[in-house]
Amino acid sequence: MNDRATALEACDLGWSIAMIGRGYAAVVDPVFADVPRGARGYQLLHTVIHKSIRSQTALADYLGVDRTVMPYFVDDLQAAGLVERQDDPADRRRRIVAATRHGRARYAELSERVLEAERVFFGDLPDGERSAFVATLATMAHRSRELAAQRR
Amino acid sequence: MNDRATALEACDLGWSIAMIGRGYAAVVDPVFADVPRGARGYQLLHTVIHKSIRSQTALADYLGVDRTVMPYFVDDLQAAGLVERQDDPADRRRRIVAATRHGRARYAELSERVLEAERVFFGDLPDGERSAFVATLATMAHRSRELAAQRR
DNA sequence: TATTGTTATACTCTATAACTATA
DNA sequence: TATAGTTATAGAGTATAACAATA
Repeated sequence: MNDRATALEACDLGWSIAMIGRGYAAVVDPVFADVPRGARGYQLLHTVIHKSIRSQTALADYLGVDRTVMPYFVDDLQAAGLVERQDDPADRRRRIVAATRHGRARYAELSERVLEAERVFFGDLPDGERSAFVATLATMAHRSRELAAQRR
Repeated sequence: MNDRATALEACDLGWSIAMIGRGYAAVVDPVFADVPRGARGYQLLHTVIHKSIRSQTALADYLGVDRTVMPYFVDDLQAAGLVERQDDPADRRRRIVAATRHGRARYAELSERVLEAERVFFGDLPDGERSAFVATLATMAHRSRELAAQRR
């Protein structure tokens, strides 16, 4: 079947977005088989390592989940030794979520396997098209986070 | 904040895909407030109108849900008068799901409001970038459906 | 024996409500 | 009074298992 022909025919954007979510999960979930909370657990680990988002409420906001689910996430990652809760001296209500040394090492392994899985995900999509897609996707993701936040 | 700068920084593809799912839902869900099963119900209506996918098993496969949930979907859309089950004379096990006249009229209204919502979703993204993104998205969606199907 | 549709049940993920402690 | 974290409970969405009818 011709890809471009189907691209023109498939005007249901919602279906397309749902499908890439499923397809991405299909290639990447095996990588997260042993990661607590799977893909979301990995995203949390990625976030505390790469972003300056540390409190549980801020992490919930960034990951797009309710703040009441964060304790469960952090509990499970902490039990696996991937992150730890640190007291914030500036505000004793706050817990700073930080990756442990083991968490960073595990993240390094996982992120390489994620890259491999993403190559499978994109398949033979031309490099230029892939990089353009990923760039727009990132722009739209940040925009989407704002759109979703407005709903509350 | 500069969009392009954040695009380079955000290398967590899984997070981006999850976010656009949430952002798209945020703009489009109000349109589906009165549609049984919401966005998925609309996708089902879209499919039986635009594709030659009629049996419940084939619809489940296309929409990426287990076939055991289809009876609930079809029941609800049928109760709302949007679709009807027709007997397939060629195979009496099969039920052909077809949009009713009312279903087609409702779909026409809804699809216009969906297009409006999608304009909000894309915001000020340049037309060329948007059309390139949607084209690649459709290609990747079809590819993703195959990837997800391979998992079974 | 395999497939379509169906139903009941169970599981996963997430949100709601209510609480404690700090600010 | 408001906010960060926590806990228990409930809900939405989906899958698993088992069955009847038909191929």
